Amino acid sequence: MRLSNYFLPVTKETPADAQIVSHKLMLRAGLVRQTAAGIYAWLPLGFRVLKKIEQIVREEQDRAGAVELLMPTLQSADLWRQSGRYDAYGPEMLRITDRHERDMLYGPTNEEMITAIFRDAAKSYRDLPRTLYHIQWKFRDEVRPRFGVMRGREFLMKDAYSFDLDEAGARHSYNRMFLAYLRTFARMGLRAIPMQADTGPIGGDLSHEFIILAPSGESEVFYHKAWEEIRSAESLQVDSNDSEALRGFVGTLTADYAATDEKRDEAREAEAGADLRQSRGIEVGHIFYFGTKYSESMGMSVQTKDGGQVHPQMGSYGIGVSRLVGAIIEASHDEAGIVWPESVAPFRVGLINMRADDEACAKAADDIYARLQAAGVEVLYDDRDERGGAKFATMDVIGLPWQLIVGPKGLEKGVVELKRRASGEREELSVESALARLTA
RNA sequence: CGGGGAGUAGCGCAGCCUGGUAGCGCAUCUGCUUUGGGAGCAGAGGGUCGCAGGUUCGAAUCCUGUCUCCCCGACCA
Repeated sequence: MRLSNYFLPVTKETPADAQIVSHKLMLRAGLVRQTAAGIYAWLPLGFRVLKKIEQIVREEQDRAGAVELLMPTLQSADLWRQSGRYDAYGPEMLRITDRHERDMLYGPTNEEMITAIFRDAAKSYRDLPRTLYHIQWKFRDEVRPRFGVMRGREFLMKDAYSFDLDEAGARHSYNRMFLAYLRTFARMGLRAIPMQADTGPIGGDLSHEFIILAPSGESEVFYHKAWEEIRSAESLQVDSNDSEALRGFVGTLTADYAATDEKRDEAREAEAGADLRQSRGIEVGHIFYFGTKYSESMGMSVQTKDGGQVHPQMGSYGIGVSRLVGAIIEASHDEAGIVWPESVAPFRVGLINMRADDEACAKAADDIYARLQAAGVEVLYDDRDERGGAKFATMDVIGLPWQLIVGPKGLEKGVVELKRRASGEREELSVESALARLTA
């Protein structure tokens, strides 16, 4: 993409509204624009990041055997009256009336709708187990939205719902998602720590919040230092069809202590001793098992092998996709701007033409641009006729992993400069070796 | 929802107390000079001062109402 054709409103000054670093950087780097309290428009660069994150989430859901569909944002109130939540949900639910005076709502979550859809189609034990998910915008009318996209009212969420015949099956579905979540966050370069969470009326140990460590996080967290190691997605592999093996794997993973400040365990903290760490964290995912709460209230049952009827055991699993954009920036930035992990960067390479008015230099840069594109490298090409300094600052704030700088001085020597954004490390290389490096 | 603050050019702000028809920095545009880490000079464009009433010869400024946004707290993916 040529910057001269793109829409990338970067600013030098920070808008006064933004308080936390990710929000400031998202505005400065031209990722989003606020349109109302807690509601954001995603500008081209931010939208690319959002889609990258969404895609990683999707791949890991698919890998875990979940099946994607898409449910609408608007729902009928009747659906929620069936579960009894229409009255119970409270003012966080945005209620709308259509032209026929029918009560509608903008979905804050989709348990009711997925249960109704699955209920009407699944009639036999042969239809189970299934896990269905979608990635769709939600609206929760937060009293006080803040922190940019990390705590917006409208947000993009992946929500999955599992249906099993019995509790053992539900536990297995839960564990599959547990593993998928760890892999998902690992692929984004995040240290995500699963922490025991409230399970509501059902009880048991089947609810976890996934918290990523970031100094500006909303909640205080405590954990064993073993969690500081970033596990690669590759290391998080187990045959997830083998429920015993998976259960053992998850058990090992959760052996190390980790808790939010509401759920601290003094005995376990004493046990951790000097290995206990304290930090702040951001919740990016939440999974839980809730049994037959919706299958009973909404009258869903399937026929068993022996001719009886059973209410499926359900679980639900959320990931805050739009929140992750902010959370990743909280975890990965420096004074100059964002430092994107490669897997979610909007472009891999920022190509800078130092002298757009210099014919030889422009030709060399155009040529490199064409070759990178041909090699399938996502490249943002700053071909504008501007002073170099501003170009560097722009590239730094938007945080692409690589910057490739083409200028007359280098070309005289037959080199271009390759800079790694994360480390600031710069190297002078021939055009050929720079291209080889970036297309490797 | 309780408490506090703010709406003036795309962004950041001054002007308001003490009414006289709007200004600064950045950004934008033009020209020249520049060009390897947010350039210099000269010039230019852009605002019915959130909105609605009121007071007044005259309102960004005073009064009333209203909308919106932000911060702290309680609440949440």
